Amino acid sequence: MVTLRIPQLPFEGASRRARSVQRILSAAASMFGDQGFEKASMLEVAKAAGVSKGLLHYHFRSKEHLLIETQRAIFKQIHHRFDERFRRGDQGMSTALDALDALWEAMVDLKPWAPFMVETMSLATQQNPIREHLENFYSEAEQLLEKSIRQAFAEDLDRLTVQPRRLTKLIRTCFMGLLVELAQAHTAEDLSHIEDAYQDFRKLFADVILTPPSPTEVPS
Amino acid sequence: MVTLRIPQLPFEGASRRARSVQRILSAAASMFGDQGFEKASMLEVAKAAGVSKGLLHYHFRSKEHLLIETQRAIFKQIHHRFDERFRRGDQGMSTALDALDALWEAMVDLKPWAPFMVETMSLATQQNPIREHLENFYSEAEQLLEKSIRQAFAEDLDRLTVQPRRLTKLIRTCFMGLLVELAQAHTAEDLSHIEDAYQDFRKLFADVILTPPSPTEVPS
DNA sequence: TATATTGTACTGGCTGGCCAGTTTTTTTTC
DNA sequence: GAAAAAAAACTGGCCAGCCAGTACAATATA
Repeated sequence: MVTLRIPQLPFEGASRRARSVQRILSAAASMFGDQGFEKASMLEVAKAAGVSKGLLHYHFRSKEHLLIETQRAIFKQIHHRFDERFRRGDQGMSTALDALDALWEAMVDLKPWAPFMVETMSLATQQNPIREHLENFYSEAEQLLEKSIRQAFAEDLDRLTVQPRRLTKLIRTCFMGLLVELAQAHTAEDLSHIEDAYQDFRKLFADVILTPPSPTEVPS
Repeated sequence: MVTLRIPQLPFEGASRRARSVQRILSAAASMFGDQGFEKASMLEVAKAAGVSKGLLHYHFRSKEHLLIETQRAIFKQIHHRFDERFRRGDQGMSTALDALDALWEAMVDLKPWAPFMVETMSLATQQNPIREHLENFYSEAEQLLEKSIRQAFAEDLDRLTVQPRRLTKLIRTCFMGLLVELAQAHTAEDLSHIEDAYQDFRKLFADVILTPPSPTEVPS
């Protein structure tokens, strides 16, 4: 029995309802990430949350709704941490790399949820009724990213070798890959390799996206 | 009912046994990719393969073994296509970018299997008995990639700004991301965006990995 | 003839959803 | 400000349905 400690503790002052919902969402993210959505049973999630099975159906219409709400909560967290970190950046730092770092740090902070995120990435590729919801979440995140990029590059739009929309897709793809790697990482060594990969990505972006290199011939 | 047409047709000349196994593996990749491993039933896989349920258990000990063998077959295909394409490259082309292109083309060719690959990526992050097998497959693929990189850069090792081992992890991460995007792509437009992303990655590598740029100060 | 394949029937276990009833909290009433 | 009423939160067990795996007799194929 692996019990993930999720970074967000339920507020002590919150209502009983809010506290229960929080505990259920956290447990669901852990269980769905550990065992997979289908394999994890409502009973197990309930036990992990220290709550009766009936309460799950009281707060969430169905298992699928529980999944959707869990995913929604996590995206909310990512957006929140990104906003917070990037706003701080706004006041002191000026390059778009700060936005990238903000996103990366948010992802590392939320690493315990990475397996769950990968599970939903998989579900989003499959034919099931929740795909639409998941795609909306990804779409919203992408829009937030693009907005931030446009903001960060506001005064450097002409120095961009890749236009914002396309740059957004590129970064999205990078982070999809990093998320998968994060989810698979077991040891501290794995983690440092992933951190290396991120730093390499960062350097690539820094060297090429912002500062167009002198045209070098590359055999096609 | 979506029936994916899998690019590899069973050999007409193959033995009856081989033909059946091939059809089952293809159907399994489709069904597992479409519906997910847990949701897809053995009966459905059998129907999709045009075969009786009993035959599945005749050829494969269990559902999990079927998954492992399906994954093995796909990796074999990727390796095969990569080898084939890269050997061709060996004779005419000389840059490491050809290896990258070879891998990318193999992935695009095998796009119908992308959802299945993402499903297994998810399973590899979860606690289940097949994780070890899946990790071995990824590990083998990574070793093949590293070998190819070392071979391609044999005479340019000093021009590398990122050492082979680390470059391998970087590329692995890129392709993980691209694979996820491929699996989620519905329309031709989606596909062209992903192709764009690949081309951007390619350009980043070409500009920075092979040819060290003049040192540019980037605020940390 | 040995191997491959089908079809049917069966089972043992698991799980999502449901619901009747209990406990806790909030609101109302006097 | 207690008692009463209402509402919200929560519990635990039940059940119908699904599914992997087994068994086996019959049939086809090479």
